[in-house]
Amino acid sequence: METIVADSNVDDRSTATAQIQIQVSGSGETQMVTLPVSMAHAINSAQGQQTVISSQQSGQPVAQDTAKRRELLSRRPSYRKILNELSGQPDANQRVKDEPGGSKSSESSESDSGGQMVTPLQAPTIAYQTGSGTVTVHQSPQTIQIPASALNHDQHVTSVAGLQTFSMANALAQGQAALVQDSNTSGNTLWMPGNHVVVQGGDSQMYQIRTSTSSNAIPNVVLSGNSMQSPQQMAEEASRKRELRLMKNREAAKDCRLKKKEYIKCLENRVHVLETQNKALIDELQQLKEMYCRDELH
DNA sequence: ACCGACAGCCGTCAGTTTGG
DNA sequence: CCAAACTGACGGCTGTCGGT
Repeated sequence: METIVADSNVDDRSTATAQIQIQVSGSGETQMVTLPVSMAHAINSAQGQQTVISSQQSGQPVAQDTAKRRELLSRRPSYRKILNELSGQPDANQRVKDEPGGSKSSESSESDSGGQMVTPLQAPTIAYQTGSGTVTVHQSPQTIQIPASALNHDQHVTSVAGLQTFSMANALAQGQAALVQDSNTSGNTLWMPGNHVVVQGGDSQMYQIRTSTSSNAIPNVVLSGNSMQSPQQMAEEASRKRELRLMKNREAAKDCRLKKKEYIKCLENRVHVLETQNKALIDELQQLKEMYCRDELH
C-alpha cells in the first residue's frame, strides 16, 4: 500500500491530510482515500510500509501540482455536508428550519458502524435581565432571539410600536457584551454590554439602549439607523461592521474546527471498522483454505 | 534551568461554496 | 447575483516532552 501526502502544507500539523490507496479485499479494486497524515502513518506502519511524503510524487511541476491540488480541495464538500451524508441526516440548516430550538453546532456522537450519528443538543435558554426582571432568551442554532413580547414587558419601554425582535450573534452570558442585530433591517448592528437592553421604536429607525438594572430608565446610547451620517459615524459604522464580521468569522472558524474534528473522528472510526472487517474476512478466507486443503487430502 | 521540537488552539485573511 | 457561511492557510501563543 502506497501513501502519498497530497498536501504537506496545511494547517495544524496534526491535521495534514494524506491520500492512501486501499485495495478492496476480494475484488482487487483500488480506491483513493484522503486521511490525516497521522492515520496514514499508522495504517502504513501496521502494514509494514513507509509513508511517502512528496508533492512531486506525480512528476508534475509544482505550480501545476498546486493548481490541481487546489482544484481537488475546492471541490470537496464541506465537513457539514460530508457528515450529514455519512449520518444520513437532513441538512443541518434544513433541520434548523424544522426545529426552531435545534442546535447545529458540535452535536454529534460516534456511531457503532463507523458512521456518524448526529444527536441534537437541547437548545440552551439564557436568562436575560431587563428592567422589569428576567427575560428568557431562546437560542436558535445561529442566533439568539429575544421575543418581542418579552421586551414589551420591560417597564422602561414606553413607545414600542412595531418593536421587532433582535438576534444576537453570540452566546449571551449575563454581564458579557453581546452583539445585537435587528433581524428585520439587516446591517444595523451594535455592541452592547450584557446588562443593557435594546429597543427599537417602530418606524423611527432609532435604537435605544437602556440599562437593565437601573430603575431610572435613562438611555445610555441612542443610535440612528437613518442615512444622515457624518464621516465619523460612517467610520464607526464601518468599524462596527468589521467587528461583526470578525466575530462571526471567529465563531465560524470554531465551528469549522469542531466539524473538522468530527470528520476526522468519523474517518478514524471508519478505518477501524474497515480494518476489523478486513481482518475477519482474512480469517474467514484462511479457514476456508484450510478446509479446502483438508478435503483435498481425503 | 534552559532550549528546541512538536502539538494544539486561536484569530484573521482570503478565497470558495451555498442558499435565498 | 449577492450576502452569508464555510474553510484552507498563516502566524502567534502556550504547554509538554526529551535532551543537554
